[in-house]
Amino acid sequence: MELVYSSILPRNFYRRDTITVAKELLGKFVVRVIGQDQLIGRIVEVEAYRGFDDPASHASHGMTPRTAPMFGEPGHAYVYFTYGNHHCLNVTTERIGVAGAVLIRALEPVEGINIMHRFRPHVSCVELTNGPGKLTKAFHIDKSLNEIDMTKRGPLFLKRGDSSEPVEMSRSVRIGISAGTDRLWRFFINGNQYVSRVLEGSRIRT
DNA sequence: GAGAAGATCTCCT
DNA sequence: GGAGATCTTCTCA
Repeated sequence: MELVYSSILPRNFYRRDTITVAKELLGKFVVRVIGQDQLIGRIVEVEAYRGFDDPASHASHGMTPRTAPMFGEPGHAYVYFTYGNHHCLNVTTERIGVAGAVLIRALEPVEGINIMHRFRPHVSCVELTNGPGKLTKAFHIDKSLNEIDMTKRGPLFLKRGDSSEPVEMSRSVRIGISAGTDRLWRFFINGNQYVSRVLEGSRIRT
């Protein structure tokens, strides 16, 4: 467990350009601690959302009670409820006062898969976390975790991977938005079966 | 206070 | 592939 905590992503990781953070989050690990249990998933798909310059972002109209975390300290969780059914998990980026967040859209289950199945019974392993609403359900993430500091040990945080191997990724337009569709701010790991949807994109190598 | 929209998922055809 | 579920948030009067 100590090794897990020592590799938690620090505040400085998030206090950068949102697009850069989004790309570098691929291959990192989400850790959810529930009592004595630990759920871990590898990030395979993300989307970047910014502020006034991004019409698809909740923060495009400025700060509201809901979007306040996007303008706050980087490295915090921004969890919101949508379509009357689903929660979505974001991590805040940029410096204080500048809106930015990265939506975590899909994970590859690594540890605690049996517990994820408890929260999402009757689905295959691939279906557990291959979508923003699915992964929050499998990881038991809801608004009670909104604004939680993800740079400290707690119920939810992100950590580095064990290897520093380059990740081969692609980019595409973001999914489910009606504005800002000219921006290729969705990033996903090439060929990963846990990516939520396959869209035409361009390949990048880091 | 009312109405509309929404970063989704699942079931049914 | 299409439509319904379901409720929070925001805008406008």
